[in-house]
Amino acid sequence: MSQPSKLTLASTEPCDVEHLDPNATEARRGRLMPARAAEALAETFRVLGDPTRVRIIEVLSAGELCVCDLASLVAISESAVSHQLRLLRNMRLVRARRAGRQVYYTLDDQHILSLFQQGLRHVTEERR
Amino acid sequence: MSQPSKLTLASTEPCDVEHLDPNATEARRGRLMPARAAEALAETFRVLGDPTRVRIIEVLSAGELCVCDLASLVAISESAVSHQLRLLRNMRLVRARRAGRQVYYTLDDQHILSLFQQGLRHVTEERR
DNA sequence: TGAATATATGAACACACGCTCATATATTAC
DNA sequence: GTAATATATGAGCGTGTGTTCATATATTCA
Repeated sequence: MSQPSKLTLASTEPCDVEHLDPNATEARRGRLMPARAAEALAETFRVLGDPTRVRIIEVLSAGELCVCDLASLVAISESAVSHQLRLLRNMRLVRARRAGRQVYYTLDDQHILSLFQQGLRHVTEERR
Repeated sequence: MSQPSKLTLASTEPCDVEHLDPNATEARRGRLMPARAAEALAETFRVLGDPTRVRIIEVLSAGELCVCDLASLVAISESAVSHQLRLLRNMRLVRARRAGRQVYYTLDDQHILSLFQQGLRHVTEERR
């Protein structure tokens, strides 16, 4: 334990195991999706990975709502909803429309909605 | 601002706005999915909402791999992969099979894989 | 103008999360 | 048994996140 001869960091070499097909892992390495794609994919799921945002998307899937009604339906403070709406706005998942004192929000990404619904199917139908 | 007459907490009442249809929000309230469903849905997405786990699921989608090769392909330490694999194991997304010194992991939830692929489609095809 | 209402936002806090490091367990070979 | 290898896991650390609270902005009404 004198010098750090063995890196703990991720090595780019596979282990010493005799693989059934020694080139299998190397073959897969070439087919990896770009790092940006993996990060974008993770970010997409991360936005959906919070109960409050799940609720917001759920209630908005039936049509636009003002912040106040959103807060009421999601059962959370208006400030908290507003913060989450800003996040969803920056992610281009919702769109805002001002009408007098109210601001109405709508879903701005139907593709996300289909992801949402498929996830919902997974959760409700499938109980192992 | 003397006494806290107005709760900052989420009220269960909608705002004072005259809605086009005053019963619209109340009607939606009755159609909300159960709280457990919303939480399970968010948790499902949360598991997918991390680049490392996205990578793990990606490489496992081509077939089983031992921890060492997983670490190599995902380009992360074996300890970090092992921690993530435990999480994925607890979530029933992957399954472990021991073979001598190695432990081979496989995807244990094809439904998650379809979610993964649909998300991937969203990220790669759709560039607004 | 000023008051009231609806929403937005910055700061702060508590908590969760992903990693590293050290160490433990399991299996094989000697 | 010991040594070596492969994986698992607990502790700790830095960072990110969702909320609350206070305050700011925007709009309407008198």
